[in-house]
Amino acid sequence: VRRDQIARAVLALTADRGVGGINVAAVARRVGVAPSALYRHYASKDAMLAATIERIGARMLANVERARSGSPDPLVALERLLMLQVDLVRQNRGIPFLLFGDGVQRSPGHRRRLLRFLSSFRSALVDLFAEAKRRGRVRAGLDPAALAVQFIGLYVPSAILWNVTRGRFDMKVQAHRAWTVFHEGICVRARTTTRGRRRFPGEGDAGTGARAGTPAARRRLPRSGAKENHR
Amino acid sequence: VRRDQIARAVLALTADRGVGGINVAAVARRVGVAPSALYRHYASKDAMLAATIERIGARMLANVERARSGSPDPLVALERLLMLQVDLVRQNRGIPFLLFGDGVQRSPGHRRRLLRFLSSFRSALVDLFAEAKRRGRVRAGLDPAALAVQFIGLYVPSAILWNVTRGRFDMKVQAHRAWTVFHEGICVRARTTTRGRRRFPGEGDAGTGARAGTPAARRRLPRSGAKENHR
DNA sequence: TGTACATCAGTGAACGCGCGTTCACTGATGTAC
DNA sequence: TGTACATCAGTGAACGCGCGTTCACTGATGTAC
Repeated sequence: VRRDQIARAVLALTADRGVGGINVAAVARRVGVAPSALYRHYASKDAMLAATIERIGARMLANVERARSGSPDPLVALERLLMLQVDLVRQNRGIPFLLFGDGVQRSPGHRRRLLRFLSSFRSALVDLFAEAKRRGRVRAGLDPAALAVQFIGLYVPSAILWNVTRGRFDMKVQAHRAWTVFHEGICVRARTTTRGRRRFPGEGDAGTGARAGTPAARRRLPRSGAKENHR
Repeated sequence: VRRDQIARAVLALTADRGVGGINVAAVARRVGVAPSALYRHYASKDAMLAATIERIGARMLANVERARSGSPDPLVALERLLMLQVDLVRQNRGIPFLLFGDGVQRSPGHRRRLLRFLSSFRSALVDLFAEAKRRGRVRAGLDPAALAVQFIGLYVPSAILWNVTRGRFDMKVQAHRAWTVFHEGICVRARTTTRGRRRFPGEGDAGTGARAGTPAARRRLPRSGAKENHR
């Protein structure tokens, strides 16, 4: 009951002043009680922080579930999840600081907590990508674990920029565009003819210029369509 | 002279304990002087932090220059930059916390400083992507500004994970794989036949399932090769 | 070459503020009889 | 229905520690004459 209010106050304060700017007096003021009253609900300031982090983690995992139940297609679920995450961060600007800022670094308890959450979040993403791969929606050469980390990269920089600019940055549009590029990068394409590719003027005349073609060469094309979905 | 040592000490401390864990006593201990001696070189603790941030920013911009001078091909330069950034963060684990953690949030001076740096870094990226687009290395429908933000997303999550796991995460491999996918997502492909694309079992049977195909539909194919490079 | 002075990095003690935490106490709300 | 007691959220004063910062002072290294 009160715990909710405290967690929300912590989150709001983090958004305004960062993790370092959180003090019990300010939290108490936001909740509307005396500082000492908070100790009826939490043993220490650290416990309040821990609970807030735990709460955020739970909501992110809930996002995963919600996205997953929205569609059996893992890629659709992932796109949905991306948007849900963006919304979550938009509603609670303090989240990036709380999860990725320090404070996590200081106490080993927080670090363990965050690690536990991150690994379950990541494994959920890995599962989704692995399933997408099994269904032939993702190219065979790509590692689900690497894609999971990259997926997080689709919104984290937006969140940071959004924070630094104090809201003058459109996370939604950015996330949308990032997804489009990412999807294009991972999806199985029908047929690609290497014929017609040609070198460009700037390419190959400097030392490392020759490497320009390698990413394309590195591409591993799955055989035409895709593997069948087995379930 | 001493300023270098102090900045390095601040950075090292940030890596170990986060921004909140930095205190002048610890910095002084690392430098090898009494705490009060630091005030011969900086007016305040905040000034030490500011100088450290400025220093990191300068190194990142230097990375941009180095990558740019390495090859006239903007995409090659970007890949190079990605690896340089990864190296920089690997060498100074504190960077993510210092740039993206709080502390930036607290004093308006830090925020302005970071904003100024971020905007010049971003504009350098935007320039590179814009040039890549002009050269026809990047699909016409993509926004350079959005790609710039997304580019940052190629290594930021790795940096965070690398920090949380205390080094048990291979940033280099991750960055490499992320680049491959990203490159695949942005590059101009020779020719893509929509023929042969077929629906998959899980696709289209749920409510939002129909959206699965849209990202592919959103693709705007430039006419065959690319525009000529004009300079 | 020697003397007097300026400059400056560094020292250590001390100050003082902010802030997390404690503790005795209050007042309201159940609960037993 | 009324009385006695338990429970518990909340209060406000106070404590005490950590830490950033100051200041008078030292000692070494130039510099002028």
